[in-house]
Amino acid sequence: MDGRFKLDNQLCFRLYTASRLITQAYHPLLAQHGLTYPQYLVLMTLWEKDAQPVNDIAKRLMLETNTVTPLLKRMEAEGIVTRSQGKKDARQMIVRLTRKGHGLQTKLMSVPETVGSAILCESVTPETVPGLFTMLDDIILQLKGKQG
Amino acid sequence: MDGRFKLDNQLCFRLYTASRLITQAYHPLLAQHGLTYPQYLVLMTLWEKDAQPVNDIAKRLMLETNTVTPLLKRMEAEGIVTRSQGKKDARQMIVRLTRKGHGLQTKLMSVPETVGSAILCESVTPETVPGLFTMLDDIILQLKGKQG
DNA sequence: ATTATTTATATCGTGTGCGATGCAAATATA
DNA sequence: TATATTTGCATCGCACACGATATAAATAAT
Repeated sequence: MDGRFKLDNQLCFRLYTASRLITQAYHPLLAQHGLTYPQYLVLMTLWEKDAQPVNDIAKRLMLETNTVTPLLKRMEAEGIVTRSQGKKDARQMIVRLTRKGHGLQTKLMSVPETVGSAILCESVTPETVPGLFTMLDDIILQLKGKQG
Repeated sequence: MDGRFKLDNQLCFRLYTASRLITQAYHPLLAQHGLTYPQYLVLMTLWEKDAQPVNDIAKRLMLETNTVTPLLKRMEAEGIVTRSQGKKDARQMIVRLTRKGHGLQTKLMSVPETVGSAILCESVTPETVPGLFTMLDDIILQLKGKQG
């Protein structure tokens, strides 16, 4: 068997591992505020634009609503967001930041910097990261087009 | 608030999304053989070297044994691997491919090629992939060193 | 206006991931 | 040799992810 199956040749395994390890790097920083990484992603979308329906959040994060819904319910239970029925469209659930949810932005101010500097290394620098972004964005666009 | 929290600026979100989307690309190819992507990773390690203790598999995949153990039990239930107590060290569970587990290698022969070509695009080509591998390997090494 | 279809969200089931913890076998130490 | 520590694996609990499916509201078609 040629090297086709060799783990070392596989892009996906690297992405999968790198993603998990970076998420683990976020963990101690987020856990002290009772957050998980996906919840932090939701917060970032709401800090960018508050009062979004579930669907918009899911699309922004490229997740299914059946992933996001229970996640938002946990955040609601924690008092980080509210969920209320839309007025124009009664099917929509509009998600809004609470004061606590807003406040987390200040408390988490140093997180991107901390994680960012933990990642910097020989081949990953402010000069090379844009190229990395381009490749990852292209992969995402490519695969997103093939399905939804 | 400056762009610190902008989702678009975040490396982790890109890795997380790219990883999930590529895993989804594997899904139809693996599901028809009753496999998940993590199970496919286990198979790759065993195709490289059969008869490994749980710990070696976990280390190779950089996962915890409490993730790998139930995964292996499901694979055992599917008749893909066997698990038997080690002879030198009675604590170890040695995992071995069954005939079926070996046979899957032939059946899945075209998978790496198929997924690979689904990923190729403008900025991700046979010329640029090595550079991408270097960056991801560096990130993994960097973060691995910081903990385990 | 009635019916059919689409859309937004939710529920359910299965399979990871991983922190916390337990336990027995192996090893190190006294 | 007796005891302490480490190691390999496992169980438990919780939080994603996502395919499949359900339900009600909105929209399109007749």
